[in-house]
Amino acid sequence: MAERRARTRLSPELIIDAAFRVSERGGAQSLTFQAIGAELGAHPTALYRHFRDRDELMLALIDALHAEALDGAPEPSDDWAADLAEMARRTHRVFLRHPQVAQFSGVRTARRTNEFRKVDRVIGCMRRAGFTDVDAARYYRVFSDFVLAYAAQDAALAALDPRTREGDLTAWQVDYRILPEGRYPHIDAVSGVLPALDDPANFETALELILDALRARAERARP
Amino acid sequence: MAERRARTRLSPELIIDAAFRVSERGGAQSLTFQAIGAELGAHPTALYRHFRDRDELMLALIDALHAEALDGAPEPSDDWAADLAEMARRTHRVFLRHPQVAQFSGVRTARRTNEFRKVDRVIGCMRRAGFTDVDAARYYRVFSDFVLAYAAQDAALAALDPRTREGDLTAWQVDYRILPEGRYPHIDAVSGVLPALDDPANFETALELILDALRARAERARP
DNA sequence: GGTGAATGTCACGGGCATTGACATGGGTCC
DNA sequence: GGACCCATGTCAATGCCCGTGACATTCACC
Repeated sequence: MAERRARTRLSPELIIDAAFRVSERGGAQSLTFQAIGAELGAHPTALYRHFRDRDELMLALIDALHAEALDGAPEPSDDWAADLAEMARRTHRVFLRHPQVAQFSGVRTARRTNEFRKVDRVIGCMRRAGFTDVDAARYYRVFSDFVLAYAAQDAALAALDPRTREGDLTAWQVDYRILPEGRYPHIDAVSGVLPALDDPANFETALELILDALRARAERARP
Repeated sequence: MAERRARTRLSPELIIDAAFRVSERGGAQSLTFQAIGAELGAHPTALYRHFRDRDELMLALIDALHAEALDGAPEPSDDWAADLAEMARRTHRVFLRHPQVAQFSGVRTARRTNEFRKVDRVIGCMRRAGFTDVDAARYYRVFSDFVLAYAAQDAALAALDPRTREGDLTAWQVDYRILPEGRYPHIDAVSGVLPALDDPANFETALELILDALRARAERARP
């Protein structure tokens, strides 16, 4: 079959690349074996020769996100909090760049090398902050899960199909302003200045809050 | 048809109850029209008479979660931070009680009465803290989204099908302890004391950090 | 008792993940 | 060079799912 010969051979890397291409182009739920197969000019089931099932492919894609976030990250500095902020912002940015994949990455432990690298760096920051190992471990877990959860949520919002997304976003701009008079006094008071759901400043503010608190605790932890 | 007459009539409430029953019983992805229909002894497509599509049903279920979280909540006290903590813990608890539904609730704006009630209360706390309306609106959004994101992530973990979940949880207890010697020094140092992914203390710690930071900012905001 | 709207049922179309049987082609060993 | 094997790709089929449109039944109201 000439067609087959012309095509380059499939490989996990090619498949992952194709998956990202599909995910960027595609609306909600576009990340199917059919679509990835079509992108490669291959039969959908051919992918099963390289990934046992959908879950394994997703874990590989998630690890690729971690890799992209780490890629080109500056070396650890002497400001542990700034380093944490840098890692967090990179993660958030990468997640928004690949929302279709990122929306699922909050919960899953990829168990792959790039995840290990990231975990190691964050724990390193916490130890440099002067926390005991027990506290460093706890704060690593809380900080990372916070970043993952918040970033995955932003990604999920970005990954909604446009119609639904529009509805949710305008709900905050419209529905909330025409509520029954007086029933929700606090909403009334601030409805004009509510930040949009997808305002990037939200993540930034949350990050600052967490880092403020960690800095305060780190000071208390030191002599 | 005797069967039909014997059955009570369907209604949105009955369907929602059945959906929660199914979701509690069921493994991952169990929340299908087929399953809910079977639970009610009705044809799956009968549900379409009461909910336009799956999305509308999900929004109703999500709003039911908000209602359950509000249900029996104590009246606002004079300690705004404690009130926020109370709301957050209630949300987290309810989400873990209904993980199959809650895992999707992070992103979606339900746009229904119980959501409005919750929003109003949180904004009220922020205003009592002494923030300007602009700050109150911003901190409301950040605080609520943080709680939703973190709680939804915990729920998503709880909602994973048991096999996958087991794999992810033990990864942290096993895989992370047998990494190549010396490559990840910080992981090595704390691997013995890493909190489990599903340790409820994680959420508590994250909540304390955010509230610490908000209290500090509220003090600065006042005369 | 008659009528129209609301509700339930049915058959079906179109997607999807995954499996198992089969084909093919490149590399290996004699 | 030839026989053989294994990795890879293809195909057909299974089983689940959401959602639609045509049809039947019930109920409230007149």
